[in-house]
Formats: sequence, C-alpha cells, structure tokens
Amino acid sequence: MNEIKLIIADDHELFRIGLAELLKKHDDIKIVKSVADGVELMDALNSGLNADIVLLDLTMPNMDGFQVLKGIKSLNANIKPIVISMHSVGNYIAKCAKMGAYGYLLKNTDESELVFAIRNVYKGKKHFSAEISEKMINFMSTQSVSENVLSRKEIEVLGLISKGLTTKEIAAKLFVSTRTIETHRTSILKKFEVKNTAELIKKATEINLI
Amino acid sequence: MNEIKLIIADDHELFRIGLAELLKKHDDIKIVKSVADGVELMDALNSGLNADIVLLDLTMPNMDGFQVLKGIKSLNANIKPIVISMHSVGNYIAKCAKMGAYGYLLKNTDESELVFAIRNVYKGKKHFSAEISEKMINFMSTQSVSENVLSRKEIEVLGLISKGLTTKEIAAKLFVSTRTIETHRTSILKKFEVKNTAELIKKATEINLI
DNA sequence: ATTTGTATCCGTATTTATACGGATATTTCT
DNA sequence: AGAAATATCCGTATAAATACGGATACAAAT
Repeated sequence: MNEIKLIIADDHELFRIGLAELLKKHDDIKIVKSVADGVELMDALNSGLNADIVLLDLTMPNMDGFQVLKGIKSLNANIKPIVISMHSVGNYIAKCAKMGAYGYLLKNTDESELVFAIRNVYKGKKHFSAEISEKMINFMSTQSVSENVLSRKEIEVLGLISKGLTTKEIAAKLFVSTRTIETHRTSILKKFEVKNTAELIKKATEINLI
Repeated sequence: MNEIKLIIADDHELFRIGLAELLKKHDDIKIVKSVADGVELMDALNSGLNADIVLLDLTMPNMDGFQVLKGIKSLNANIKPIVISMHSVGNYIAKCAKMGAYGYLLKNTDESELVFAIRNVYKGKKHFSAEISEKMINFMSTQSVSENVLSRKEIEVLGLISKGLTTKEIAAKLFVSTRTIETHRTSILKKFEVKNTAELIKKATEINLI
C-alpha cells in the first residue's frame, strides 16, 4: 500500500502535535511537514515539498486558510486540502468547497472519521462530515454562495463597526457620505441574515471575521 | 516517582485525543479520564473519580469552564485545574485565577511548556505562561477586578442583547419595563468601558461571556 | 463586449439606543 | 438589624440605526 503523505497546518501547537501523535498510529499515513501558518506552508510547497493531503486550519495568522486554498490551487500540484475548522458556518463551508477543498471537518470530529476522511480524500473522493453537509445544504437552498460574501469595503466597514465607530464616524474616516455607510450596513446585515448590530458582531466574531 | 493523575476536559475530540497521545509519552503522567463537557466532568468527580490535575477548556457546551472551576472548588478534593484556552483576555485570566485555577495556558503553547506546567502544578506551584502573566499584570494595573463584574440580571440581559433582541423585546420577555432594561444596558456599557452595542458584543465574546 | 460585482449616492419615516439624573423596594450579606 | 448590592421604575432629549426603494459609474471578469 502506498503511504499517504500529509501536511498539518494549524497555528495551535498542541493541536498540531496531538494530531501528529494520533496519526502516527496509522501506518499508511505519514506526516511530512507540520506548520503553524499559511506562509510557512506555501514556502515549503514552493521549495518543492510534495504531499498528498494538507490538513488545513482556516484561522491562522499571516495567511489564512482561504488564501492558502487559492495558493495551493494555483500550484497545480495535486495536493488535496482538507479543512479542519472550529466552526460550521454555511458560507465558509461553501466557499471552501468552491475553492478546492476536498473535505471539511470540525475539530470535534472523532479519530475514526478523521482517518476515514484522509483515506477517502487520498483516493480522490470528497469528504464533508454529516453536520457540515447538512449546513451546506441548508445554506445552498436559501442562499447563493456569492450573494453573502462580503466585499472588501464591507469588511472594512464591519471592522470599524466592531471597533465601536458610529456610521457618521466611519463616513468621516473613509471620506464618504453617511448614506454610503448606511447602505453598507444594510447590505452586511442582509448577507449575515441578522437584524441588528448586536447579532451581527456576534456572528462575525463567531466566524472570526473580526 | 508518583504518577500524576490527569483529566482532560475539552469539547474538541481531536484536541482531546491528540493531547492524550502526546501525554502518553510521559511516563509520570497518566490520563484517568477524558470528557467533552463540564457536566460530564462533574459527574465523574461526583462519582468518586480522583485526579491530581484537570486540563480544562474554558469554552464548553452545557457547563463552561468557570462553572466547572466553581464546582471543583466546592468539592474540596485537592484537584488542581489548569485552564487551556484559545484566548488571552485580561478579565478572563484574572477571573480564572480568582476562581482557583492553578495555571492558564494558551492552545498554542508547546509540548514542553505543557508538561512543565503539569509537573509544576502537581507540586503545588502555579503556572501562568509568560504571555498570560503579562496580560494579567496589565489588566490588574488598570482595572479592579470586582468593579466591573456584571450582576446576574445584567448577564442575562447581555445574553439576550447578543441574540439580537431589542430593549423592548427583552423587557417583554422578562416582564419588566423597558426602562429597567435601558438601565441595565447603560450599566453594562459602563462596566465594559465601551460606548455602544457593537463594541460591547465584541468585548463580551472576546472574554466568552456570551 | 456584455455581464457581474463593487462602490458610490439620495429621500423619508420609524424604531432603537444612548445620555442625562434621579428614586424606591427587595434581597443578600455581615 | 443594618449595610450593601441588586432590581426595579420614571422623564426628557438627542443621536443613531433600520427599513423602505431607488440610481449611477467604474472596474473586473468571461
């Protein structure tokens, strides 16, 4: 049997080491690299490191999971990313799938599912855990993927809102009218499917957007 | 040498298993139990399970880390909790220390520090990692811990605010006048030293109060 | 070259939130 | 029993946010 060459990318050292120890028990899986952020990962890949699968955390410093997915895709290197995240949020899952992820697991998956997923993805199958699939289906049925991805400006505005700036203050800071900011606010609320600032900030922090 | 009996409490299975695998290598540490939430942990302890140390995640479903700390203290069982968290927020760390935690580590600590911390805490010492200590000192110097502790009612109101309920809705739900809720809001904002809902929710989620 | 996404702006009306500055009952603790 | 914390309520005013329903200009992508 061929060995599955695997890279772990996660900024939590304990998780990374733990995962490595856990996977050691499985003879068909070999960890060829373990990195703490996306830049490190891309560096390694650009230096010619080869692997079959990357276990990829979405929230890392410097270069997050999405950027990594994009980077990996552009390499054309036949490396299959499996996203491992804390959160199951519809538009993130969909975005990952769209960006070339072969799997999406939560950090509360159990060992057997993780190993199962790795082996399946290695064979070219995709693996999204039950909870994730359900979320994704719910999400797909109500929203089109592109619809609720925030634009750069909206993300910027959201950041300022979360810092406690009012619409007026944000408008002044960005040299645009308050109307514009209001429109952004409305649009953000709609995309997040929430009805006010409180809910918005909560949801945004939940998915680590702030 | 005596074996250090240890319990792991974390809702992320992969992290739990990984941690277990990692600690297996150290002969002086023995994992006697591994649980996914606070209720499970307290059940085990109440059924007579004995341990020296609990590695405790702060954010768990059903019963969070704070409640667990309180519960453990009331047992009088000489079990020393070490908090392992994703976040380093002053308020939070201080609260843990006050509530009887013997240590506070971030999930990005490395293996050697984890083991070092476990052994030290076992000997009765306290272990707060460098980053944590720094945060705590900063916090202590600017804030008195007790001054900005929310009352139960305020916590309840805060929870409802974070769910997106308006003042009016909260008032209706709790059978009090909107004035009362407004007063609570004002008081909460003051205690958090923030000026509006957006900032409030952000800060509150940062310290996992919601 | 046409579609798609992004950023910009406008008006009107209603609802919420925040800022003042009090006061009184009820628990809870000492 | 008395102090302290907690929860409750009131009035007035301004500031801010949300809900409608549009429109134009430009850049990027296919």
